[in-house]
Amino acid sequence: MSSAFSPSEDRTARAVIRDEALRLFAAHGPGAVTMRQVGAAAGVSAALVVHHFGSKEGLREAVDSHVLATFEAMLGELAGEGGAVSLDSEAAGSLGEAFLRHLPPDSPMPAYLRWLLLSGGEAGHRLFGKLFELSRATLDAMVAGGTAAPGRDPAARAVFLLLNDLAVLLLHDHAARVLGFDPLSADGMARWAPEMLSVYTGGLTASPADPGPGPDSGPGSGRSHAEGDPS
Amino acid sequence: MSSAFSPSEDRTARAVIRDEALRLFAAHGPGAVTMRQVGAAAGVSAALVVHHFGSKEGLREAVDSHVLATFEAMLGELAGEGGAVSLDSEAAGSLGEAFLRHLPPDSPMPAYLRWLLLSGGEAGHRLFGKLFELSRATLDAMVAGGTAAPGRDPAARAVFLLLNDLAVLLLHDHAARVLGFDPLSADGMARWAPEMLSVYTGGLTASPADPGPGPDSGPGSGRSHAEGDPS
DNA sequence: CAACATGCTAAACGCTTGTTCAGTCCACTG
DNA sequence: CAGTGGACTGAACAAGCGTTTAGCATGTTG
Repeated sequence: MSSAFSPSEDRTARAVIRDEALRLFAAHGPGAVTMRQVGAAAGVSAALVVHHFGSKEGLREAVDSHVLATFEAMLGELAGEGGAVSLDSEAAGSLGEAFLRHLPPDSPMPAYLRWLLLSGGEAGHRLFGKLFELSRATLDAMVAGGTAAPGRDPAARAVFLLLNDLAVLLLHDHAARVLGFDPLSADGMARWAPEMLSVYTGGLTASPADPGPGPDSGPGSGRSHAEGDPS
Repeated sequence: MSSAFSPSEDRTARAVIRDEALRLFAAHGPGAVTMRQVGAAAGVSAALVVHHFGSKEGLREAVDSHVLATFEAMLGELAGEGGAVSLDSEAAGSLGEAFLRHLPPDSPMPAYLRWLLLSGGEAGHRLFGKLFELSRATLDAMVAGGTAAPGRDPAARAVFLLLNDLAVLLLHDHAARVLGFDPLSADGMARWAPEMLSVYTGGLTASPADPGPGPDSGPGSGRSHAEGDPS
């Protein structure tokens, strides 16, 4: 079955409620959304929401596990698609770029990440753990490929890269406001990624003209783009 | 002349209420805190909270402007104390380190930053704007001092550095969970800062032993105090 | 056919919320 | 001393919350 995404039109009312709840939760935060609002958005009564999910807490858990499942499936594809590892622009901007590729452009999932990560709940910790594993594996593969060195503390380095990725996700609207473009948008990333990449490859001191004194990324640096995959 | 900090014991009830509200808001989010909880925490009735601040929204605004004033004063000192600029470990870990130096260790201010930045309100935008100015000025000074190069897009580079700083603030508890130490604590930063610094000075490819393959960028890049060797 | 589970709703329940109100205390002022 | 005004409170208010309940269709099963 088509895994997490169900583009069919005759979804069960349960799924409609779950998706509308996700949309509202992502936009205003779970605490600020009422059961009646969820019901109204899904075109059903508030009582039916309770009937299907038991309680508001149950609805939250259902949304959480749905989002978690979607992300874990996506993370699995991410870890697998690059084989050894995607390097350069893919590895560096992995999260933002991955979202753009794997999710519809108006998906509420990235926005819901905020509440998942900042509410201090168990789901957030679990997701962060998964992301850390991915970041750790990516860094290891880059080390093996010669495109990066493990730091004194490889785990700390992996967390550092992960936090930087997540920061763009959490604060991209602030960044867009002062920059004039959104680093998470398709064209905004074209301006953002090179800047980020230049720091990662050569540090802050390297000049733009200088491509970086590093040991020149060996294997297949040319084919960074993953196109030709319509949907 | 300690400006924002008032260590006196006979603070007005209004200030007590404001501070307790800040504490609760930072811990649970403004939306999840009731007027009765604020009153109880301050040792007064809920009605008195309304009497002093008009409404819950008024209380929020009072807390916001108080936090904003504190941060702006702190940012002003920060921009001034380094003169031209603090470099190396200070500039890199500026926000986290600055909080440790300028605020009591159990201050709710850093935690409240989350809600300020993520609620999408005007106060959050204004604070981010101030932080951006500071980051921009710091980067400019580093460029002038030779410790950094402006990127292709200096504004984007400043935002990149700022977001990385803020990420530690927003997600340090997740980081602490997978790392075993909190990057925002005093001793945790001793392990975190060198890792961050090594990426900023030499990029991801530079090895710890290798001080950086950089073009030996002229003026005073050699002197770094703390992270010279094993700690 | 009767019995029953399922999907669903309108109405109501008890509770908490932010806010209001009437009134008490108490330090000042004339 | 009478009077005024600000700090402060307990009780009450309407509104909104999550949840419960009783009941209506509809389709499936014996």
